[in-house]
Amino acid sequence: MSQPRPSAAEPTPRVVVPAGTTAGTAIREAGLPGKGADAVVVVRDAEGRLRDLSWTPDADAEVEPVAANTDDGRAVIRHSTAHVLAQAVQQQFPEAKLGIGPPVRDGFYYDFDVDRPFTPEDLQALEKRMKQIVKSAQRFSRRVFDSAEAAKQELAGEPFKLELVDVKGDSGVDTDEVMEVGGGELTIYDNLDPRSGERVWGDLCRGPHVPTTKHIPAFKLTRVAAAYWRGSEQNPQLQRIYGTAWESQEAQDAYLERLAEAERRDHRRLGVELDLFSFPDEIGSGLAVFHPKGGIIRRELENYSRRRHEEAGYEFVNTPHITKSGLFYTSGHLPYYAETMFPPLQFEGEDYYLKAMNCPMHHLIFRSRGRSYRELPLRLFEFGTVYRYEKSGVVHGLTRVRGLTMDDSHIYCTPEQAPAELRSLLRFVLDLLADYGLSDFYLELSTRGDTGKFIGEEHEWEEATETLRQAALDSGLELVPDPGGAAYYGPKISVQARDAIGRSWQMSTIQVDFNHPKRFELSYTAPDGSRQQPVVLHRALFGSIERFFGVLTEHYAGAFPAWLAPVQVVGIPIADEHVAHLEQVAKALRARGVRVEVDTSDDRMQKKIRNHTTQKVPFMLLAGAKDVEAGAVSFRFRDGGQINGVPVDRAVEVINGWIERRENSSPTAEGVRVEH
RNA sequence: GCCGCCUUAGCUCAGUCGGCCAGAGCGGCUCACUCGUAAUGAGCAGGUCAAGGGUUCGAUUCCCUUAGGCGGCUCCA
Repeated sequence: MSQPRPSAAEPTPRVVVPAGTTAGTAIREAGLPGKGADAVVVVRDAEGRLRDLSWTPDADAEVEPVAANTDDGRAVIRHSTAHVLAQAVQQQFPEAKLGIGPPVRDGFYYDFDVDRPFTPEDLQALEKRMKQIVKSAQRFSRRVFDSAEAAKQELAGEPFKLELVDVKGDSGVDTDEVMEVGGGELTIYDNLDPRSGERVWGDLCRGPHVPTTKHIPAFKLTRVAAAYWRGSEQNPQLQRIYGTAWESQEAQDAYLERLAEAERRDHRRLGVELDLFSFPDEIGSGLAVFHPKGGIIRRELENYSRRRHEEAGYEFVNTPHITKSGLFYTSGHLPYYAETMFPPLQFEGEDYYLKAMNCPMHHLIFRSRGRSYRELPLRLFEFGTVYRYEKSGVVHGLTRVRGLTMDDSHIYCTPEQAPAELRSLLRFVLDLLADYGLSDFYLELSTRGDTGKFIGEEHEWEEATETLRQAALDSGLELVPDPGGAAYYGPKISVQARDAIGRSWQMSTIQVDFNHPKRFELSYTAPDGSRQQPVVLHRALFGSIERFFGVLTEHYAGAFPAWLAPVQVVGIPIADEHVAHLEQVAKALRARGVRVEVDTSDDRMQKKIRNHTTQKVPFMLLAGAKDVEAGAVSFRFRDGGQINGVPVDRAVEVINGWIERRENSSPTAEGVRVEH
């Protein structure tokens, strides 16, 4: 989860730190704040390196003050808070060995090797100790080790830190995550008692830190989890404590409120509340069933996509859910992905696998007869259901499932057609996502890494990568590199969409593939009569429909646009005698294809409004004696707004128009214009 | 897959330090009420306390196994 955009960097005045004085003194003399949310916590030197306020340059140095309420400032606060946590842990559990403790997005963590896992009660006790430490205003004091040997001697009791000292030479360790070592020298930060100057605690660390623990305005421990040492399954698991820290209590409260909002939007919760889908234990983990209301949303999503694909020149195909193993050997998915495919069924002397990817089947359709260049680009599309054996610990709501339906298509084109095809493809994908209400995008370019998983020739990869990069740049969107993130058969662009509360989700992927055409011996006859190999472009727009469904549910917080809403209109009579009038209105709406119900239950009218509001029905139409007499209805919207006495014909027209235009915003009294 | 936590009525959750008929709200059903913009009232039904095994005179409660869920780690074509 991310916060809704880092605040724009304010123009920061530079400050000159005279030789021999501390940065802190210079900052104070420049009149910059030392307290509050915009307090300067560290400075950035001419090389861009963050320095402690106690840093004392040998020569006059121009520095940029870094305030608490900036991304860098928060990271420093969080990193310092991680130290406070570690100190508290070692006070409470003297046998605890230290792992690493970096800041992360919105917070920090620290890993510990302890005899038993932490309990929620431990967290409370630790938080209390941390508050005492913060209050005691210990100074963070930087000390440089004379040599690696000196460091190892002092850290003899900390096996994990020793390991970090040893691997310090490896450039790979000097990352944002491992903040213990780096920057050319080995340093330790001592925590000093402000009165006695006595060393209370210390930790191998490259820094920088806030001047004292008092400069941690707000923090909270959030959860415990296990994590592998240095991120490898081969290594022992340590106990990780996560926490968050902010430049002010208000900022922290706002963050916690964002978490609460995310929880309210959780599609798993809304799925139950709105009766959209469920995961029956009897079927198995990660296998969803869609209930009638979820089914309507899904059908609308799919139908609109079908229509757009048809308009864009796609042809629709269907393929089976199971296949002999040979096909996946030809494609190369086996043995690469054997671990994430369901184990095979054996019969008639063959291994049959549940389909984990649609592409091989589509290739067989292409190959089913001779192809001419005149047919290209040939665009095959399918809502293809695939099954993947996701490990038990990763299955998560609709976003990570074991059975999913991809809106998968494969485009077969000549190498010359590929660049233009990619450009229009990207445009198509972005336009379509926008039609569903997602409009804030950036792109990620996933390229080949140096592991052995990638097949094919270097020059082909380079060519394909360049083609993709060009298409991505042409889109004008921000492009983030993702080295090593490619599929084994080719590079990809993925479209990342930010939702209504600023979280980003990977949506569509577009891949260039020159390996499958080779492996499947795909060919077409060129104008000169020669046989040529096509390029295959793989793309999924939703990724998986299940996942897209989940993302949209959270994006709209369950209040789906009217065109997607399972129930678009509910008629609410003031009393039983007004039912007939509403039935007439419903009939007129139904004739236009609107999904409408009249609530004839025994509930009072107020209760009905409440029920349908919590069910997030976009249009409620009330009718009492006044409306019946006037041949009218009264609108009530999800936000509580209302428009009374609208003539029935006009009401039908307004609702139908709103749905047909596929308005993605929630209808309101202001947004719906009933006058002609 | 690994670590930790969790599983009590359709949903959300009390409760049982091992012992009498396991509770509430919402939801469902029945009846009364016919009401102008977010909860009318009364009554009724609903649980082998996730499943299996063990310890015990006695297990929903303690232990083990399995399944499912949650939070992370690893993974995600």
